[in-house]
Amino acid sequence: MTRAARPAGKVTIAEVAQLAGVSKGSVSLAMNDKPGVSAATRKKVREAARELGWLPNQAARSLSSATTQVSNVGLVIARPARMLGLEPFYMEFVSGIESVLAERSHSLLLRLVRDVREEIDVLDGWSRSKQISGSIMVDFTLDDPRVAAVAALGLPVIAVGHPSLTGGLPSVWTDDAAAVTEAVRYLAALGHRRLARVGGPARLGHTALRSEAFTQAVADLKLEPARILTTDFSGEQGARATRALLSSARRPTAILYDNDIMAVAGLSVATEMGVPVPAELSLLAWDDSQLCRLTHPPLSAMSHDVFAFGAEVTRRLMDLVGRGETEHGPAPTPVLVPRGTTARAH
Amino acid sequence: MTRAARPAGKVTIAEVAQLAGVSKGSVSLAMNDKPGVSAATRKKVREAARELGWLPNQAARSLSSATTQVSNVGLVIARPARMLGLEPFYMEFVSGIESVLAERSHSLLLRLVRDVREEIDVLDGWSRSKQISGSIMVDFTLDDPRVAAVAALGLPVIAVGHPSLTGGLPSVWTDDAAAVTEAVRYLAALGHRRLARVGGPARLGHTALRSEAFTQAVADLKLEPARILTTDFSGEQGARATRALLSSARRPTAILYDNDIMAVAGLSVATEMGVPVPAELSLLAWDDSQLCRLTHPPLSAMSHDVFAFGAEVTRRLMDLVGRGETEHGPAPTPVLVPRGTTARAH
DNA sequence: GTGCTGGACTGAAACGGTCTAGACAGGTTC
DNA sequence: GAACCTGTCTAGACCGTTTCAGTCCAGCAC
Repeated sequence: MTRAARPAGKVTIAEVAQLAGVSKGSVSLAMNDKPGVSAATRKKVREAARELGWLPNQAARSLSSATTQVSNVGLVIARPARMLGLEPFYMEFVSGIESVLAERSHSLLLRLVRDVREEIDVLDGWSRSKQISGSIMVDFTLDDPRVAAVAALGLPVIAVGHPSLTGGLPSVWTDDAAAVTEAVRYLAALGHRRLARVGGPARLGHTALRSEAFTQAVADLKLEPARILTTDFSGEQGARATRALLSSARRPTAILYDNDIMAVAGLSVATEMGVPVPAELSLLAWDDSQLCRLTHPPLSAMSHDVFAFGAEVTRRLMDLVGRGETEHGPAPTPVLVPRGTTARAH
Repeated sequence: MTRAARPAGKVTIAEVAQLAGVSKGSVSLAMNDKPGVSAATRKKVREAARELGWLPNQAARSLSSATTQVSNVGLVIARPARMLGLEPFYMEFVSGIESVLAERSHSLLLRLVRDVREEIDVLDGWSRSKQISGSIMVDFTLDDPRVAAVAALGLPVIAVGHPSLTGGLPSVWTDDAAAVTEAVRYLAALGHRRLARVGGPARLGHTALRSEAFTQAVADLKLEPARILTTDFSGEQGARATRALLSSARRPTAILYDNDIMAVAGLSVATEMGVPVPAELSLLAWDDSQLCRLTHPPLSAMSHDVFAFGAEVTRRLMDLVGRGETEHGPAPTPVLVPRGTTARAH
């Protein structure tokens, strides 16, 4: 271990300067690869620094030069902690983020909060205390107050959400409307006339967008008016919604879910209620995490490489932080992957 | 929004002092709730600060007083990013961590690395740059180099792992040996004589501990010698291991898995190979995430509240950081939850 | 020799807080 | 009235960097 040699106490630039026989200024120049020192001096300084195990004090550094060089990226999620572990989307999203951060020696500063107000405070704090160089924002609502707040902070941010929601922030999004439309068309092509959708919380912008596209597609294809239930994305509420749909008078023959976990729960409910899938009921999940391949029958899904999505979002954030700009555009649209839970309507 | 009023530029303590008509020192005293200022002055200062939207510069603060008040906790995981999203354990563990951190306004600094060397460097950097007040360490190996490294850093750390692995660091662990023994006894009581186990990577300490306990229990009960296969915890390798076991000459009648994802994959393999579960094969998962309740039949598992475990680990870390000490002891032992994949041997 | 140039290096001024020693006012105690 | 508190407040040192205005000096042109 090289680190065994390092003295315990804290070394300052002055000591390095003394050992190298130069001034503090020269040490700073030498260590930061700036011009103004000869190669010989640079070498001498380097050696002194290594010998003393000196690493610059981050606080002092960022105090004197406003240009703090932090290598953290923020992510604030306003959902209950319990949900994070259950919702495969976030895990894969975070994994994708980490995959890009890791190769650039960056870390993710992750925080769960109760509401948007708290989220703004957290971002404010992180930004002021220079703990992050940028942040990823998710779960946009209509007229999201974070847009203005973050603009005022001057913090580089990539918004995950449709531009109609993210108010001019550089954004990455998936074309949910197109995906929903594809799903509805597919189900209609299979002969389904009575669809339903189990969606996320109504306050979320992308839920609204999907709902709108769903209703529109159903109307365009002249299917029966479709029910849309909203949930908190949890398996429990997905199960409850499914139970409600299946026990209603005119039960749907196909259900589109807004995430995997609810689709899986829905499949269980159907089985437990004796509704054969896919013979009498088609189910279509969203996101297509590994879960979808684990059930019996395996879930058909709107497939979406969430890991790659997280990676792409992060790549753009790094772009924004590094070059000051990045492209602004959609990620690949989720694509329908038929598996065992969708079939012709009987 | 209250924050709309805040001027864009950065406000310093001097401006607050001027507006309040006092000295910098008084502002510092007043804002930090320290004695030495009258109530009237304190109020005046508070108002001036609010009016200017002043928040102390963290860098300056931690430069002058060595006692930086950071509210981040570190977690470094030396596994590939892909795995993080797939392995329910980590997600639930992280959720549990966040649940405790959130209520104390702390954040999690998360980093994925390739190996232990890199992990040590990351902890070193975080510690020096005062980015975290403590860290959680996982995945201990025999003679883990992190133990010495972290001791040298003087960083408060909670180790997740059996004390035989964590070399004196304050630790939290589950009694895996007891749990494995319970699992083996249960399967033996069901009449199974030929067991197998699909475990994690051999280098991990807790895999070794479980393997040892497994072999011991099998021997104690005079069952047939049992095969143990090691994997990387992924579903693919779990499937492959199961396939190998089921296609071997004398195939086991019961398999114990080291996590959920492999058990789920194993169940799929059994179904696809036409081996009825649980009629001819009993499967027992580990961790018992939500996954286990989603399969058909639902997986029997060594159940372990990973969320609560993560929360407990974090609570102890906060203890350690705050009070300088914490208890050192085991978390609840995983408990066997029989569901649909275990039955009497035929 | 003088005057210039430019590269290497230095010294000291920021940066924005905290903290300490001491000033000052007003009250108590002898 | 002097001595001594005690509570409030201030001036200024200090934390460890970066940065910038200079100094110094070798080299070169004239």
